[in-house]
Amino acid sequence: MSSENWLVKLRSQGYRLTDARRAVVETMAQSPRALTPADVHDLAKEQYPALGLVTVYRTLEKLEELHLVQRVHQEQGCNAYLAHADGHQHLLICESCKKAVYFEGDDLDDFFSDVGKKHNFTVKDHWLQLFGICEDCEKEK
Amino acid sequence: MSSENWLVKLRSQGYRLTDARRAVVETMAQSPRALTPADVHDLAKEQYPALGLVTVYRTLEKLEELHLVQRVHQEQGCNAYLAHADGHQHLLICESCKKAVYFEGDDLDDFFSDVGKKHNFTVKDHWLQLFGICEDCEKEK
DNA sequence: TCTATAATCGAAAACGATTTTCAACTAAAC
DNA sequence: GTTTAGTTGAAAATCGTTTTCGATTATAGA
Ligand SMILES: [Mn+2]
Ligand SMILES: [Mn+2]
Ligand SMILES: [Zn+2]
Ligand SMILES: [Zn+2]
Repeated sequence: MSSENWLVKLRSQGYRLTDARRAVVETMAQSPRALTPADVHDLAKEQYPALGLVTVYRTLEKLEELHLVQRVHQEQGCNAYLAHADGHQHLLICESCKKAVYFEGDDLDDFFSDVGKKHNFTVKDHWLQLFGICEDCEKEK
Repeated sequence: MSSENWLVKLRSQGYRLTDARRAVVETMAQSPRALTPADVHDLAKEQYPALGLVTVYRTLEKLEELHLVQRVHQEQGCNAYLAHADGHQHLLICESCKKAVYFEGDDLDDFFSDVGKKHNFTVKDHWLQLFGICEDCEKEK
């Protein structure tokens, strides 16, 4: 669990450590799936019942700035947050339980760059995300 | 310009052809970049000044149902619409002028499927988008 | 061409997610 | 301890989108 490191990083940026923040940080750091602000609020309130939804928004904003979480786009919505991977990685998401796993895709950069050339673009960045069914969810059928 | 075909398709689904709809359809059919509902409203009003924003929302909804347009996700927002490509294609978007170009990526399916296997996922779908700078915008510097 | 009718329209109200304001509270530096 | 700037949650404001509604109109059928 990396939530200790997250708190250290927040602290090192001059942010104070409060119970409200700790609850949000620990919720995000341990979640296997992307969470909306409302999700975070519901989950983190179990640890700190007085938590306000506003504080969830404010904390997620800081965590995103520090690259500790990233926004995840999905068919159902684009306002969910997930613990960030180290470096540049892509997501594989279970359409059933929403569990998210990171993978590398360095092998693709040449292909992307070729596509760019073909259309007279200089490719600077890309978004890649895979959707499927994880082993656990497959079994449940 | 495919806007005639779009109107035929709308008509064939039982929808009526109105000036308001024609303005939205023609705006979308000819745009080289993804447009937000507000963008569409601004542009289409030049052709039909009485156009209401509500009608833009309602028409985009129908066009999406008919797969004539698709929603495009970008850093700045996820509520922009673009003329749909034939079949399954991916987008290459200019970060400067927002011009969007489609490309195929059939070559990638094996890679995606392998990534899935490695993590015990059955991959069902994927989402890929490239960002860069187009030739025209490159020149302007 | 005329009529009947259900689809469509835009204005205004409602809605829901997010952001801002604000006065009370508190973590942390000294 | 005391001080103070950062943080809090409640409430109000904002903003994009959807719903409601009465007026208008495209279109099928006479
Ligand atoms: Mn990559
Ligand atoms: Mn593909
Ligand atoms: Zn799963
Ligand atoms: Zn999105």
